[in-house]
Amino acid sequence: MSAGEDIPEAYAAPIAALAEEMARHGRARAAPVREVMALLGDRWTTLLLIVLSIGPWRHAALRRAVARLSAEQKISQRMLTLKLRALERDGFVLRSISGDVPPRVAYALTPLGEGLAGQARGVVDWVNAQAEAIHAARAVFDAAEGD
Amino acid sequence: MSAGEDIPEAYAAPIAALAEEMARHGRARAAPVREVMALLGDRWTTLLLIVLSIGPWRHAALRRAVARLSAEQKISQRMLTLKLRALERDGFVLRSISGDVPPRVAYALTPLGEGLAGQARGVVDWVNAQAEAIHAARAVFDAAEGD
DNA sequence: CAGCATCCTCGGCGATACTG
DNA sequence: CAGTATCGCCGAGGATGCTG
Repeated sequence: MSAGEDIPEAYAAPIAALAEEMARHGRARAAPVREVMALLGDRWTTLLLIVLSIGPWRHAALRRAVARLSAEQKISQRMLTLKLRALERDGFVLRSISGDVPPRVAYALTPLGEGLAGQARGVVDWVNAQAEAIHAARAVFDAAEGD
Repeated sequence: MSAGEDIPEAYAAPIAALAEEMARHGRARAAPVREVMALLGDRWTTLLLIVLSIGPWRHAALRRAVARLSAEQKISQRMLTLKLRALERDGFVLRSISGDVPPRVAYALTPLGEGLAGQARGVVDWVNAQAEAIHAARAVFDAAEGD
């Protein structure tokens, strides 16, 4: 039952608090960080959310818009469908179909999804704003190791 | 040179603006979203940043603290070193050594790193706050597909 | 046009053993 | 104790072809 064996005394409390906060939701295994990673920790979802925050999209157009923002690299339609499904499942995206064949599908953010998109934008904008500092640090580091 | 062929007229402008904003830093290939993903889009970095925001850590203790917060699953020391190096390279983490053998290494966030950790906390906290809504939506979705 | 099934590639990550 | 080297696994993700 020993809590955090070699964790410094002073850090035990905040760590325990975090651990409890993370265990509160879900059944033990589902730490929020994990959920965030499962949500945004992949190659496309963040970008997808940002594009979706512009407005509702049809599948094909969405694919092209994403390509424009990812150095012209296209997301495979398999992945697009997969990621959209995941977002739909968690209540971030609403999928509406009109017409049977050919199907006419539209994707739009729900209010919840707009909240998540806002968070994503926040992080991206922050990184964007710090880009110079980051690249400067990187240059220093790379120069130092190669001497 | 046709910009975004089948992208809806009304969306062309915001997409172009985003594209330009993303191309501003780095040399074309480095879209901020990409950088964010390369930074936070892996299994450990976000969690690492949050733990580091508590204070400076020694390597071994940090490993144990991370384990506490990830459902007791340990990060391999190889990955810990790798991720810390990446964060150090970009100026988010400062690594200080005292003593040769055995080495005594301490890791701490730089001011820049604290900014990034704050962003990470923001997203995690938001997801945490919306956990109920997310799980509810997920339950509805799962129930609907299995009928 | 949107989606699913299939097959395959590739790199993130873990396990282990070894150095200073 | 911190770091590196080597090996091997596994799953995210790409390509293609077929259906409604």
